[in-house]
Amino acid sequence: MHRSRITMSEVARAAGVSVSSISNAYNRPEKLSPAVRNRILDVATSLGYVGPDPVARSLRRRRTGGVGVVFTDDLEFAFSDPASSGFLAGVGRELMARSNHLVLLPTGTPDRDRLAELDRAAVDGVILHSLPSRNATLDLLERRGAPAVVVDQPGPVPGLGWVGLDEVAGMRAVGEHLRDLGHRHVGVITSRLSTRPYDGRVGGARRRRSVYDLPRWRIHGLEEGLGRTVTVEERWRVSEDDGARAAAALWSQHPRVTAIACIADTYALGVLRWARERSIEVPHHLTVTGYDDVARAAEVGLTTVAQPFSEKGRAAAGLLLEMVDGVDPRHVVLPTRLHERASSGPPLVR
Amino acid sequence: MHRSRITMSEVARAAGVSVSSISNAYNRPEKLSPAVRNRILDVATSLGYVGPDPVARSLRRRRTGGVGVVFTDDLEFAFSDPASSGFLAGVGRELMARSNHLVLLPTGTPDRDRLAELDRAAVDGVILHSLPSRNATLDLLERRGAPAVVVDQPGPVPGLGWVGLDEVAGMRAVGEHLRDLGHRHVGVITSRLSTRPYDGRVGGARRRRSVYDLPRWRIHGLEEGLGRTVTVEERWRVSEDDGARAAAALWSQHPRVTAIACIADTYALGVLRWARERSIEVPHHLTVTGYDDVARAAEVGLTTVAQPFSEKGRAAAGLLLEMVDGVDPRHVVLPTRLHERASSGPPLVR
DNA sequence: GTGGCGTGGTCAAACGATTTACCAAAGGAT
DNA sequence: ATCCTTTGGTAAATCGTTTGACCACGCCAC
Repeated sequence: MHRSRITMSEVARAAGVSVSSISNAYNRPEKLSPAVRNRILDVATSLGYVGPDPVARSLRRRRTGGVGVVFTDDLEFAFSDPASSGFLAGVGRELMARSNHLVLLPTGTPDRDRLAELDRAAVDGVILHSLPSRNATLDLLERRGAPAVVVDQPGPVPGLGWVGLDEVAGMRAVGEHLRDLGHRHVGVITSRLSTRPYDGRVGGARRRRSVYDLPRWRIHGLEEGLGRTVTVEERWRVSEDDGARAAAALWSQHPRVTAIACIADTYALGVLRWARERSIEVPHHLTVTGYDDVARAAEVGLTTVAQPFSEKGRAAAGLLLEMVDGVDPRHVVLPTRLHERASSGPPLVR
Repeated sequence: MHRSRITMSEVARAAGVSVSSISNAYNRPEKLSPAVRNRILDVATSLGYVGPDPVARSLRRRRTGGVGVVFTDDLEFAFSDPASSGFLAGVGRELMARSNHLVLLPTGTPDRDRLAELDRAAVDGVILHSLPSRNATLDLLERRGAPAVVVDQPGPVPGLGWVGLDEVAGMRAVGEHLRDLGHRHVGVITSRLSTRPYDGRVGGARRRRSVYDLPRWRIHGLEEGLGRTVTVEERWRVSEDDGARAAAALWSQHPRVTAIACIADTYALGVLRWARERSIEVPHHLTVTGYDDVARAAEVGLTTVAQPFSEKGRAAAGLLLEMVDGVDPRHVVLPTRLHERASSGPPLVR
């Protein structure tokens, strides 16, 4: 804690040695005779000195021991959402294991502000999580040359650390699963693809302009998995946070749909609830799949793709710490796994 | 971000002014003529100077703008548990609103280590959350005189900020509710009361020695609410994280119980699941109550007590920032509210 | 007795900013 | 012309450490 009223030189005076020796007592025990070191430590505690001031030390060493994490999403969400909180926990765990600490950076929505806060924070590097892509922040960051790791971004950014999942492969597995089950009309529920709110059908043009890549990648993978060998008549997206409402819309407008693939479990859970209320049997009348494998997914038997949340965090933290130590930026790709559960099955033959 | 290679004096040289003026340009615009200030800012950006180094600034100003939060529980839990994450979010929100940032402090279990980490962190003060009571940390902290706020601790600690809920009143409301419904045999499921693992019946002696106060307070409130006018034959506690298992044990050993009051929603949800599996009708055969009002409680109609998680965080952060500014430590008590829902009803008459 | 080599410490220069005086120049009032 | 104020800016001390260079001393070998 800052504010330690008493300083090294006071301890030095009291112990009758030089400041350097105090410093050595704390930082390089081998440079001091045990006798002197013990005396110093005794004097220190008797004076109530708790050790070198962290700020001064950081200044001198040019190393703070802190890593910043920047979120675009609001904090409430960041902590409660399993994906996000799992990630954070992973970051935290890795950092603490290496005796660094985690700093939560204020997140102003406009890019400029966010970067400003980043410059005001005493950290050795930052981890950027779930940013919109095509992002000014990234460019600026890159130009600056400070250690930074991005997570869940499109392809590796030169000069920055990168950790991502094989999202395409993960969702491809879902697609293949659905195809193999025999589904021919699949609906998709996705989070918003652009920064502007928009509900309803998502055309190709809109999709290509998407600035949020996570959804884009997943949908891409899904379509790959569904494949050409199967004739897929329509693919739909509804950008709506409430899975239930989205499902209702999809269902009423596209009665031929036999499976709904959701880009995240949250939506899928909403769909399941809606189905239950409407007495639509899952998977008999409708197959539902999710993505993320949140805790609740297992409870309700949702077929979904698991991503290793906290592993992702660990990896990001590890990478960043590496970079702080001067290692060149690397990138890491983590695998995902499809959990087939009770919410998916073959479509009704008609 | 630390590491900005270029410094104030370089900007000063380039702009042909003194370092002080650079500082003024950033910190006290009114002390500079607009002309000079703009020139400085221009030169700065053209040089790639991103503003005063946070660490150096902290050293000089004796203020870091960071607030440490210490958790005893493991991070995974800290982020995912709604109570905990809500609290964190509240803290974060308040801090950011006042342009401070949140630092997660590593949490070594032994008290000495924890405090050590605290001394190594560059923060203006700390918030301590859900500590075991009778805690050496508190004494040390108090002695030290650094700004600190404790949350969910027993009565106010002199010299420290304090924010708590009226836990007793909250659980008293549950007790009264159960009493008014006519229950006479109530079971209680609580988290562990001591640091040593122990499952089973919890006697008065063990309870009084409890080092975790939250459970203790709540149980106390519950018993107050149940009151003397009602003859309560037995009160039980099972210290077991799995509500379902706890309920099963309670139920088999105490068939006369008509209501189970849980110290936290987590347990109550487990009990409900167990009841469903065993076809025990709630609230017909069994009344179940929780505490915390997590999101899922509303979904399943669990009668519970809501505590204002994020308000708690806000209050803690606010208090701490106050103290950093030199205000004397205060304490804040936040109210709770009973939500009566479908999981509680009158007992079966026999 | 001289050269070489640890041991155990000290010196003093950074690290990069903030801030309290202090000062020069320019008006303004008398 | 003199004195008093602003206005705009600078000098220099300070914040509390870390660290590379340096030094005194004793010891050993030759």
